[in-house]
Amino acid sequence: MSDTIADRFDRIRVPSAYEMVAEAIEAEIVSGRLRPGDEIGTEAALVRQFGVNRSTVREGIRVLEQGGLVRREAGRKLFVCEPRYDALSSRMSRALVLQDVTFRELFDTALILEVGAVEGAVAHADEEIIAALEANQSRIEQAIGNPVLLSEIDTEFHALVAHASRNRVLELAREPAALLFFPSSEMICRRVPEGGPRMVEAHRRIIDAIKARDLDGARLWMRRHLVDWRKGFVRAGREIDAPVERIFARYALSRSAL
Amino acid sequence: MSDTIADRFDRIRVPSAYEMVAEAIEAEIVSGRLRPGDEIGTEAALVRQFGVNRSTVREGIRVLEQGGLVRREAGRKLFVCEPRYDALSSRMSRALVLQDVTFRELFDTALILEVGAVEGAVAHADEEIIAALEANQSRIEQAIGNPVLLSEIDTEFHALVAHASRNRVLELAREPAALLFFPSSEMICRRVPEGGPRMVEAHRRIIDAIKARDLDGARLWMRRHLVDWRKGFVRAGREIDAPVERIFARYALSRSAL
DNA sequence: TTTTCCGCTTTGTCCGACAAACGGTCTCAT
DNA sequence: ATGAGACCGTTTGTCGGACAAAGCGGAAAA
Repeated sequence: MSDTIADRFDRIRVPSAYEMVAEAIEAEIVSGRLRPGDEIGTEAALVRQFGVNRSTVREGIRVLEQGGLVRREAGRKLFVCEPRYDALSSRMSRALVLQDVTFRELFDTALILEVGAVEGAVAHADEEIIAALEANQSRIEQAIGNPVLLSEIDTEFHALVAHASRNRVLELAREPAALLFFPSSEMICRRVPEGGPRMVEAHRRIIDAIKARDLDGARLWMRRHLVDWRKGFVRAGREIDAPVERIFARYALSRSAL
Repeated sequence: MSDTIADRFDRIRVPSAYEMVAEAIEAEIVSGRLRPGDEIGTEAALVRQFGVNRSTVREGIRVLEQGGLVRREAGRKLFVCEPRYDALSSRMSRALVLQDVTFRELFDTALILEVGAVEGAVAHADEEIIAALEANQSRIEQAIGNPVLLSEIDTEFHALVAHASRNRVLELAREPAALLFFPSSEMICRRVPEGGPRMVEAHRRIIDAIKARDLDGARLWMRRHLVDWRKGFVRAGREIDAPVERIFARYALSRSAL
């Protein structure tokens, strides 16, 4: 009857037992009383503690596993995860693909994030990560002509730059986009082979700029590197406003989901 | 014995039945054969189709639910989700908190993302979203002095700006950080009351810049707005290099996780 | 000491069952 | 005819018990 006026109250949700199991364990983890690496008891122990059936416990565990809070070590005991978000990122990527986001959205965002990452790298890169970048560079120089390897090493390069920024929030934020963005560079390398040397040069310049703490140079070359990607994408005959193919998504997912 | 040389092969993972159930349904969704809003059969029907036990089906469903692919409509039938990622974002935020990321990391990333968002908004904002921004503005002007309301409307403002960019990848990328970042502005509003008017002015300038397609102005005022946040944070007596408190995380989580 | 074997534990799966909640239908009074 | 309410089949959430296979640890054998 009162369809015309806005409802004052939300639907009451009675939490089910398996949700409460999951939340109870989650609370222990978030509060820090359970630390990464700690082991959670066996299913039987949880059955005893919570006083519910094992099926119920198991459903709760599935929820936590999927949320990346706990992990099963080789099919055996349950451990609290050291926080990683690979699995979460790939699920994010999947959500993006299901929304039919376009390559343009992907590109625009990657531009923002990768430039931001390289700025952070200029400010915070230490010897160790620079060594890793150099190692990456020497590998990529030998991979010219091999699209699969090239795009793989390029992906690693960008991950390293992000890591060099010493900003884990930024590292996380770029991951879902990166997961969709860089796989398609394999296709580009395959169809636009002359892009390889340009990529290698851009990486070289970016690394040098990071070493020299040259903010403008780093920004410039990262931007140029990504614009090259877009040019290659178009020259490969792809439409920038087309939605990201689900093919790529499956690729990205299968690569990351352990 | 051969502990000294690197293992050539990865561990073989035999997928369990519930995982295969989840993957089979996921494949249907990702491939588009199941579309958002479509309903998946009852548990009994899935039991028939997959030839496994109901417990197994149920565990598979939990995985999908947690991954945001399917949803239970008011405790009843199973539907394919229209892609949303609220739940995923909050899980991302949780991962960040568990890693003890600092407010500085949060701030640096938010600066990059929010400036990027407002650049996109200048380029793509349409009448409708500008109207929404104006509505938000008129509400915030009346909320000065009310920290809870103020930070709530501020959060909405930034979400609107991101939405105005018409870039769903960017919208997604900023969400985990935003979920942690903006709740703490309530604390700031409470302890540094003079920040309220500055916030209202910054929003005003940003909206005007978006309407005037004034890229530099938009960038400038967004940057200023966030730097104000940091100043307020410090003046509230907080340490910018301290890890984000888990208190905030719980807050962010409970707000978003339906 | 190293390898092999054996039994215990734990997980993954199955079966069957029941109460509560829900959806749809049917009846009855207005 | 129409709306309210009772009735009944369906579906979910939970339970108890069961078993095979895989992993683990310790005992026995080389």
